[in-house]
Amino acid sequence: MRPSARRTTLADIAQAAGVSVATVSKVVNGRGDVAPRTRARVQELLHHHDYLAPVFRHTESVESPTIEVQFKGGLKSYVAETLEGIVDAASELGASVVISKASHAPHWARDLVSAGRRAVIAVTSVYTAAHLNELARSGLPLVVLDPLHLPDSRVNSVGATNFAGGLAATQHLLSLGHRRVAYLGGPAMAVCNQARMHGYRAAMEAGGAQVPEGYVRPGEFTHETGLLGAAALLDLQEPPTAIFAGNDEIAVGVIEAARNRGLRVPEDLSVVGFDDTSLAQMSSPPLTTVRQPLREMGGAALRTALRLANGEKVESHHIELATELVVRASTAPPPEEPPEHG
Amino acid sequence: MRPSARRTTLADIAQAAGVSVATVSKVVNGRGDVAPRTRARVQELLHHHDYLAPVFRHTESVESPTIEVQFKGGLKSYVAETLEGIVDAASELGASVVISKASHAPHWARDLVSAGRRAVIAVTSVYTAAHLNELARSGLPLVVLDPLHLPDSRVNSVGATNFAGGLAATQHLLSLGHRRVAYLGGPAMAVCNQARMHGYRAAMEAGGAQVPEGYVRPGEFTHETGLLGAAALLDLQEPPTAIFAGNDEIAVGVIEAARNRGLRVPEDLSVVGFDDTSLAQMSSPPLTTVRQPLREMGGAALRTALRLANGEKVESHHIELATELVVRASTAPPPEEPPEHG
DNA sequence: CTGAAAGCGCTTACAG
DNA sequence: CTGAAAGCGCTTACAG
Repeated sequence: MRPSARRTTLADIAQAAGVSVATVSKVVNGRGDVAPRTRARVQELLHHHDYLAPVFRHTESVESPTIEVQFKGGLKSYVAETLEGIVDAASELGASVVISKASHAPHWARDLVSAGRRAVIAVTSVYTAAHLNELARSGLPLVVLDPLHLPDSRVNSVGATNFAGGLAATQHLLSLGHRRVAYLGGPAMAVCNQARMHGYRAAMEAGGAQVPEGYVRPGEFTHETGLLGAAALLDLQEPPTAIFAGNDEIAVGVIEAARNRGLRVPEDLSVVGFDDTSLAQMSSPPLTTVRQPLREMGGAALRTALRLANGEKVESHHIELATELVVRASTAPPPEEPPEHG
Repeated sequence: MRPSARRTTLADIAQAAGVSVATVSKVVNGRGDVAPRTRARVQELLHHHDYLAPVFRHTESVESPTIEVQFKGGLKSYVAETLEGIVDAASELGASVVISKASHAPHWARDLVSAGRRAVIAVTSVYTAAHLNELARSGLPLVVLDPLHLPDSRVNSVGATNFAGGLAATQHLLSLGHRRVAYLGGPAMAVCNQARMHGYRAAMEAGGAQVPEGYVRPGEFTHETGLLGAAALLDLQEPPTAIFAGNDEIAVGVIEAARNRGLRVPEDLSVVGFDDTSLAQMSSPPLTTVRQPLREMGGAALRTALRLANGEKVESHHIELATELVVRASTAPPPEEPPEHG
């Protein structure tokens, strides 16, 4: 950026601030012997002029900016596929990708800047207001993938059309003739889960189907939730003939639970997942699921991060990529005589 | 390293070479107007004194060396878990991890050095002699995880005891009473696959069991190989009562193939996998498999890479971490009356 | 081809 | 708390 402009030097700042170069140097190096007001004025000017200390100039290398991707918990399929999209886009655009587990040690944001990072992409990480403030102070742009909280205009985020996905999954089940459809989801607090669940509710309502007490269960995005949650659902007095699972892992657990009690999928119970990770194709039977374009989402996050790193404005602080229903073999019309009284 | 020593400056080199600082500066910056012999002498001294241009000094930051992890193909569970181990170890030791898809563009090794990388870890990548030469010239240390080729003393590598794992898996099946045990593996050229297969052969021989024609099949490390390979094995005149699969994905495909023809696992067919990725626990039935300590392998690779980056010697250019049989629910004694003539 | 000299961006010990 | 001055590491236009 600013191709022909000379780098800002300490002398420029000194002149603008009406102090000596020495004083500016002290501010830059965090020396103690500077009056607070002088320091504040100089800092303001440094920031305004985009001054960059020599040690960090490599940070500038426009050819290969470095983006840090932070994740929380394990590198599950879902995260891994997103990461692939990030890495592919970075390679195309000549950027480098550093990965780390999210850690919010003191000065973490400043440390990232010193290490030459130009932006942060967070996958499944949680940021508090304090974190966001430290980030803002450090000037590091943040892009959140699949945000856990509702879009805050201070935060740029990339997600998928979870509501539409939940709607499509449920409509698919209704159109097969199911009426007793349950939703077995992830954490109640997670926005993506809420959106999927409300898509489910919207479809049920539009289709004139009841959502009985106990037909909506939150949990974790894990196989275990599928196993346990499905057992609970199938124990209901009026058990569902179809279960829409919050993600593929839950769906595979549901299939396992069904098998454990001698129910066949899809003849006795239909199951729909969410994500379309590699698990969906390896499931037995192969899973009908809502595809999230994880690679594309990763790519979009990387491109947004780079644009922000370049000081460009972004049209919208949140974008959602389209989900798509993928019909495989885990869904079918409900049994003639639905299994009775668990 | 060299804690108290002052950085080498152009002046040091100039004095040692008996030329002016200006001339040394020209050599460093690749200017044309220097006599070849002068240039050579100065370059020699620069190298000998470990001179580092200011632009690349960030490369030095001993506190946070950057290691590049290159992978080939997708970020499958297997690679993702290894990567987790690398990231955890790096975080412990204060190193940064850059990930990228393996690319061998011209000057790739030199470019990595300029970008400040201190070592390369390759996961499932293939290196030719030319690549190794370019690496050696650039001075970048390389650690290969799960090497595809036989250990070459120029290359440092980390693997698992694949032979012992193959032996343990097969002995487990033999001890359950199986005699007709087949091996459905990955690429015939991959060393890890060969080792697993020879472990299988060794156990069969020690147990006095035949390995009939067609009982050893190579393939890919994919679900599809499991599906197709198992179908072929079960079509044999004397089909196996147990299949040892080269990895968990293949094993899940085998279970699917068995189910497709009405065989129950483990009652009619026992299946053992390899890796113990998350897939193994989510499989139905949960998979008996040989655990590779993938996280630990990643950690060992990172530590080796850092030691090499620090110029330390490493005791052995190849280390193998122990595998361990994990018995779950996909193995059982063979049926009384083995399924006849496919 | 070489290097003395001027100059740049920055830091720091020290006088006020 | 401030800044003039000395100094460091490096680069470059130019004289030889």
